[in-house]
Amino acid sequence: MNIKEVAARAGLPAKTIRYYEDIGLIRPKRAANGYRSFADADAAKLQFLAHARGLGFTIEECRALLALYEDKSRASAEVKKLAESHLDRIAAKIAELRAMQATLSHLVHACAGDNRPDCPILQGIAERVV
Amino acid sequence: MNIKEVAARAGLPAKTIRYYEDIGLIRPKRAANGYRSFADADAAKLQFLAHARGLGFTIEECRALLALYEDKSRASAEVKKLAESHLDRIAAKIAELRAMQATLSHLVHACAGDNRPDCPILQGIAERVV
DNA sequence: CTTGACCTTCCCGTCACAGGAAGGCCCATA
DNA sequence: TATGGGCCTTCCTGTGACGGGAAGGTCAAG
Repeated sequence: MNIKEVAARAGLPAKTIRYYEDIGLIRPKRAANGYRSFADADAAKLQFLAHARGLGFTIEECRALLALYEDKSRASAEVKKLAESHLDRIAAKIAELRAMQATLSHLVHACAGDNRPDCPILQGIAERVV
Repeated sequence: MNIKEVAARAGLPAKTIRYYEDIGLIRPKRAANGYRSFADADAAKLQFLAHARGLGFTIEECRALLALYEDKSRASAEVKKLAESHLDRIAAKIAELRAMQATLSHLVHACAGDNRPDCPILQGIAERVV
């Protein structure tokens, strides 16, 4: 199948698929006219990649996961390690965002939001990060 | 003061401060030898920027906030609008991360993590995003 | 035969800097 | 006075994961 069809199947933009080929994540065959010709196995890989990216794994982690997925003799321990360290990253990012959220919503609540020129938000940013 | 001192005061790398000058966020004077010469007002702006960035505002939002901060006749309503839309973004990002977290921790929980080759994590990624 | 949809490669832009090279400046010490 | 080390400058490249768009080839329908 051509790139548009596999893109629709995997739920990825064609640009992204070309990029994945560029960086060696997939290696679709070429038709005589130079068009990429995707096999079902390529479509499956792309779906795998789309899902892994959707879970927030980096491209390099996706590369590793894909290799483990392709490798029938891999140990699941390695996969779990990858997933757990990613979970740690997610938790850290959430904590960071929640801290921002707490500070900022505190400032927003203190702000009348009218036409007066004194603004607790700007003051808060200028003076400290609460 | 020179760049190193203002960097220490604002808690920003010197590289970042040069970048902020490049994109027009600050305009420090120059000494005769070509060195940047930061006034206290510059240091205050840089602190403001450091705090705003720390709260997750983009550079362009910081530019707008800084302009509002400098403008004595601004209305706080505009500031509040900016802050609230940023809060929305934060909340959306948190929700996205929590969804990833839920799916991934579910998969990790289902994975024995031993040496057996069948891995629910890889299966989960391959088949669907739960 | 033309039209329009599809495909290709190539290059630049994104965001917010970080790293590093090459070279100039300043101050203290020998 | 020489020199060493730390500070400063500009300029260029790289990051991650693509997106936009130009220039041009290909294919199927009418």
